[in-house]
Amino acid sequence: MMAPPPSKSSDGPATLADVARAAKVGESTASRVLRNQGSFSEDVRTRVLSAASKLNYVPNRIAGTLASTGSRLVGIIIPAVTTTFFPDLLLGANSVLEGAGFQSVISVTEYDAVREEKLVESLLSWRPAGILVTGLEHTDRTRSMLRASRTRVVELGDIDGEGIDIVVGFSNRAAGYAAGQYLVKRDFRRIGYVGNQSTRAGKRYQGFKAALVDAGMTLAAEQITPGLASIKAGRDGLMRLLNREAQLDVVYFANDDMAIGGYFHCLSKGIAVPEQLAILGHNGSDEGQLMPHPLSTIRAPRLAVGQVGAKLLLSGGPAQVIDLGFELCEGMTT
Amino acid sequence: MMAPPPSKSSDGPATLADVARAAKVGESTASRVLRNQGSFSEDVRTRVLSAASKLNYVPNRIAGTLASTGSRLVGIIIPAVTTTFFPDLLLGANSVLEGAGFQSVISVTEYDAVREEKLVESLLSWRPAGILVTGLEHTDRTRSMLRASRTRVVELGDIDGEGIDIVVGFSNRAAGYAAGQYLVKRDFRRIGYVGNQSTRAGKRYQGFKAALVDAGMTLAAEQITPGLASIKAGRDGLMRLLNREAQLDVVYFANDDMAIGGYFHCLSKGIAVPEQLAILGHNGSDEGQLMPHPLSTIRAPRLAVGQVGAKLLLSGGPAQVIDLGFELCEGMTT
DNA sequence: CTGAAAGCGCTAACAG
DNA sequence: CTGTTAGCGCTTTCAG
Repeated sequence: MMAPPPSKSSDGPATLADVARAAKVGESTASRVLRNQGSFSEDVRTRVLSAASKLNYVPNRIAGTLASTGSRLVGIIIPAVTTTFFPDLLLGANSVLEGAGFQSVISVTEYDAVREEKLVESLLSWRPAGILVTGLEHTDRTRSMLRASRTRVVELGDIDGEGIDIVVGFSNRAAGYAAGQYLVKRDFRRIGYVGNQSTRAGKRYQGFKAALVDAGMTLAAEQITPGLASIKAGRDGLMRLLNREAQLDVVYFANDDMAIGGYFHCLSKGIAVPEQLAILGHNGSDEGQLMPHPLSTIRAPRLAVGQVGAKLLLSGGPAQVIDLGFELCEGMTT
Repeated sequence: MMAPPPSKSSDGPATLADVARAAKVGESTASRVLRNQGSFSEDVRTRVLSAASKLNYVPNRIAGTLASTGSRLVGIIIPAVTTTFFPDLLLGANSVLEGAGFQSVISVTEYDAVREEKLVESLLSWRPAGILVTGLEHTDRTRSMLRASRTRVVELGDIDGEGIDIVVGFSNRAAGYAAGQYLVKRDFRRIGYVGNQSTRAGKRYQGFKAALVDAGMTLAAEQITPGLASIKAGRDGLMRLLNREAQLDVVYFANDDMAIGGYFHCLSKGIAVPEQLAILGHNGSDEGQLMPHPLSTIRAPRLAVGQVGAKLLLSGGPAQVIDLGFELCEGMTT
């Protein structure tokens, strides 16, 4: 069943002028009705509305935004969509934004700062109401574009560094330190680390090592895998680590995805967890908690980071840094 | 370090007129240089470019798009970002779109058709070059808006039904049928099913049952969980199923996430996989292949679906249905 | 309560 | 090679 051809000359979608003509009112009147702003008679209202729906009118926000001042778009830039952490950031931010009548435009950098720069430029060209980015590390040009744009910027997930405008997250360094302290307190002696090259994971790694050093200990072995943090990376990483250094009591992983991979490796090789080898993750992912041995981990307030970030973006408050903290969750893998 | 105040009257970001003035050329000349289109002298080129960078000029694509014809935006609408299937669709589509100079606007419906309708309307108001949606099930209004918009529409991931324009995916019904045939051939006798309420999973379920019936068999027990397909849903689902019906040889899960949950349940309860209970998933997720027992599953061409969908969207071909098929992958859980 | 007119910032003909 | 002139479709004064 085809829609009946609209009774207008041009071919494209119906415009406000078409609606106004069909409703026999002026353009500005039609505009007022459609936006439900200003005043108009009930009669006019129904005429405009029915004309609009008959013509299948969809307002052209390109034109609307250009004519008025700002858009109701918010850009969200995350490194990846497959690592537990970021989808939750998204979810949190999205729910707040949507509730406030904003539309979010999501883009993925794949951990590439140059691609991030391009995405920021591209987003900025749509004159968004604000931009949410992940982390504090950006190219200089990214930073200066963001500054010059005068749009609100929120950096999510990390507070160890210099922010541009609003920063919401937690200290990765402190989280790593807490992980180290915990393992020391639990009397693990031969401690290993498996991580990847992520900047934020690197900060946890630094904190972790510092905690050991402060306790007069040192890391027995470490394995940094290239590429993304994934189950595969964790599984491979642990395998390599144990090949080099079999006498470990516990391994700290850069995140839960990798820790799950490590756990899988142990299951495959018949290594008893936690008796023979204990495992500590980072993030508090749902998956980790559903394994036969719920994963010991450091829970990051992922949803809250997204929510608070979005709220602050919209609220128009001053530049600030919000530390949402983290929480050690003892599971059954330590 | 603050950027020096641009030497112009207005407060907002620099406009093309500002750049043109600073470079002492006409607006259209500046425009040509910036878009690297048409011809201009080398001297003018450098003047415009340096003026632009000095002013931190970011083109206003709102205005640009309004003035020219179409935007280079493509809307992508997926149900969720946490279920293995969709991120890969995204990745595939994104890579193609980005390569072709298009910017994708991603939105998430959370499996809510009404929300999808709102998102489609919202996207359409930005006059995108095209829209990629997931599946064939939409509200009537969604469908008619999409039709009326005359933008290219691609429906991804399912071909069992009526499409709007271009359809790229595979037959979920056939995949379910293949799963059933496989289990019959392998001589499993007491067959169970654990699924959720997703439409596409429902189609697989129908095909699965049909295969059993065609072989003169019937499903011994089934468990449909409410909500999303997740590890938790699979774990809980299998637990419930086995509580009711302990004598099963094999369970087919609606997807790999759920199957992983089922596998975890078996590990926890000391149920030997596949000796005591075999497990079959659907999707061919990476995680499933990394478990101690690589998951038997039906691999869907997720990335390819996204890529082909995006390519077809841009290529301007006719409305069509592309079946990318699927592939049975025997792991160690059957 | 309503409509006419003037842009928003840019691109796309067209003349020079 | 370059500048001038119209709009794109809408919102926003500002008079009726």
